[in-house]
Amino acid sequence: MLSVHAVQDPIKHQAILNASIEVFAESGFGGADVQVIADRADVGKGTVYRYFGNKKDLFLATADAGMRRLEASILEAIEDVDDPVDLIRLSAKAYASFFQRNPKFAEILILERAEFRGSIPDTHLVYRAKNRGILEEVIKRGVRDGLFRKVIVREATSAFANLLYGTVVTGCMEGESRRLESTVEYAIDIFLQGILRNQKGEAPR
Amino acid sequence: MLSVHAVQDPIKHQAILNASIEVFAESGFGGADVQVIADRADVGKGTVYRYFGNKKDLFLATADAGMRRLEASILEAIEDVDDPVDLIRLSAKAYASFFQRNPKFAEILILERAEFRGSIPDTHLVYRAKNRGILEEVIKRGVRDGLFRKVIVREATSAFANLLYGTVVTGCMEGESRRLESTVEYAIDIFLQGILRNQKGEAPR
Amino acid sequence: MLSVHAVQDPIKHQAILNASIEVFAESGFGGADVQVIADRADVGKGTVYRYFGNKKDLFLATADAGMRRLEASILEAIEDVDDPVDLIRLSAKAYASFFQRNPKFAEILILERAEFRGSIPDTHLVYRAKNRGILEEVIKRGVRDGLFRKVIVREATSAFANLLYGTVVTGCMEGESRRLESTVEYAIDIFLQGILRNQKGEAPR
Amino acid sequence: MLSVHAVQDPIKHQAILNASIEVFAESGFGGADVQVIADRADVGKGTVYRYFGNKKDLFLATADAGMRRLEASILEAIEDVDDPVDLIRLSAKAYASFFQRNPKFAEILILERAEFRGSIPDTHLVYRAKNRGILEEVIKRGVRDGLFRKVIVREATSAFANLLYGTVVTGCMEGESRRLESTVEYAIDIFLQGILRNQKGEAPR
DNA sequence: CATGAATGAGCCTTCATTCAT
DNA sequence: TATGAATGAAGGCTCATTCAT
Repeated sequence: MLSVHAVQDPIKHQAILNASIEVFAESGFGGADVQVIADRADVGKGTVYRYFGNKKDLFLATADAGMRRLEASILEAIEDVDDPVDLIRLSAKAYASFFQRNPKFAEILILERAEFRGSIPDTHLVYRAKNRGILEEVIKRGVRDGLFRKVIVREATSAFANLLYGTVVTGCMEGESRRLESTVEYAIDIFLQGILRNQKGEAPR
Repeated sequence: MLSVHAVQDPIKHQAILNASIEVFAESGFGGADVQVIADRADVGKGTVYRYFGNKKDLFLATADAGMRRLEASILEAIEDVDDPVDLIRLSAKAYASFFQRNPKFAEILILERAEFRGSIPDTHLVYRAKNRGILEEVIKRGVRDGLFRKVIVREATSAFANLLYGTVVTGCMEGESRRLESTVEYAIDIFLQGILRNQKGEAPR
Repeated sequence: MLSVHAVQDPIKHQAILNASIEVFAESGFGGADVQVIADRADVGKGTVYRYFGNKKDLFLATADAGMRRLEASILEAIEDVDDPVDLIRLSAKAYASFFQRNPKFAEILILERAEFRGSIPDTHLVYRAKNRGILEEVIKRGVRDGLFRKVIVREATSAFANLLYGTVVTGCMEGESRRLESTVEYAIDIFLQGILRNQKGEAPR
Repeated sequence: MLSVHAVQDPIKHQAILNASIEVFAESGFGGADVQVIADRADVGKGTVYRYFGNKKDLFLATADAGMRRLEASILEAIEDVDDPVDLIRLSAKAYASFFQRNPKFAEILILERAEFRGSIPDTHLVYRAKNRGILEEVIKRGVRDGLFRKVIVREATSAFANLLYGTVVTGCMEGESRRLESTVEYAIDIFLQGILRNQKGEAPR
């Protein structure tokens, strides 16, 4: 668990996390001032430190919270879905939709990568590893069923994840996040055409 | 031009840039100490400011230099190449190869995105826009020649760029940059299968 | 009385004082954390403030308690003793023995001198003044009886007190408190030889 | 050497040390504000850190400087002196005179003992060890010459040092330092009478 | 031009103290 | 009465930037 500091008041805990997302996303890690976070969360600066220990752990907890929400969003979107193509398409769509609705989290995502590259159990990587397993199963099944080509599952999974990640990181700049969902959809169409055994039609969409 | 400051000594100018790449890549933007950069470049701290104005501009110039080298690498790789598929494949390979050989630049790339998201004419975006034009021409020609499906050129280009970008950013962590080239190759195979009119074979590679 | 705050529970009061000795002796006044004292005393932080008002007063009360114990130790040791030489020797021995058994108090002693030099009715000085009177009487008597030289009583008393104080403060470092008693004994032998009218023997001890 | 930080300007170096003596003596270690020291030295706060690294090292350097001056004072006073009794008397007098003229240093002395008890190569102890050797030689010679009793040299030296230390620490409070010299003189008379083979007269002074 | 000593704004973090429960 | 969560003033330290030499 990231938060070894006991949580006394879940309301305050959440208020601080919400303020953190805002401030870190706006100012970056180095540029963020813990005092500003405290002010926006309407708590004393000491309280921020009581709950999260230090600036770095606060940031990591913020990223962690974002990843949890993302994961929940995706899992909810693919609940009861069984078809591999639908699974891929819907999870990608949920991924894009999440960051389109929460562009601040895309900033957190990139900041974590930039500030703590590998030096620390990268929250995003932890979640990626976990969800990657699910995706690999889906692709493996698609290949087994003759739906997909005999792709190298691990490589195809990486391509999928990197495509989504690159699109979000690139697309969430300058408030361009509005088109994120459709950009991802088109990219995933190409990806699917790339691994499907029988091409479905002329051109995507 | 980014460096409005007159360059007196190209040797020193380059030494500072080289030191910058190292230090920024190692420590991030906020964590980098201009004194350390000056020391590694074997010049006085004042000289760094003489040549680059301030820390931010130094960073931007560093990123700019990286982009120039990347661009040169790619252009060299596709010189005299005419076939759209080859053009796509070889430019992707050159892109991956560059970051595999210069993983520090991948850090610079991500730092620029993280620290200066949109607030500043993003060097990377400038180059991307420029090279995107070239790529769009290639895809447009592939479509016209019946080699590719009737994809939406702009979307396909984005997918290609985001796929490369995501792979590099993700792949250059933890010293995993070794496999970067092959990961990109596989991903581009899927991408190509995704836009080719006639699938070339069973599975990529 | 130092503690104007009414004492509700003598057990807690004492527990806090005991914890204070430990923590102040270990960490100094500035370095001590009231929370740590509360934890060691097994009471809430608020209770510490209830009983002692503030950190400074807590420290002063701690020093006060030490002085009381020291005084009791010495008075007990010289009870029923009448000979001036024995009185001097035994009180010095009791002084040394007390700090050898309670080296933490030597730290408190030095901290009080260091942190509150004169700004505050120095507990140690209060006790010193009181006990100094007793000692002056003893020396005055020794002089009157022809046992001691015609020393200036006030100066001799000061020399005695400063000798003891200096030895304890110097000797309680580095866990060297073990030899404290014998060091004081030897020093007092020299002191006694210095004020005795007729030297008793060749060399002390 | 304590000061690993290169000294660029001896004037500033000294100005900071002078300000340090004042501020530490007035406010204690924890109570001292480096900004105040910088202000009194008429330099920027950063300059203080440039020259002394951190607050603790600044304090230690301050104590070190005091010890050097004390040592120089004493050595100057006993230059060309040969008689053991004179050596003892004059060095004690110089010791007292130094602290009477520089009562702030007495505060530094006690602060060092209080804050850094043994945790750090105590500057005072280092000097004491060095000068103790000289004193031991003097007493040894006095004993050999039949001038002093057959005292245990080490114990007598400790008694002497502790007597001086205790007197200074006790006597420099509340601006009582005026009487320091005479108090020490009287105490040393008793000490000398205590170790002399043949008592010189009735009573000291 | 080049330098690096000097500066001080800025920010993280601690902890004495308070007060609602 | 006892508690300990909350607070924010205070201060150590860093480092981008400047400017006298």
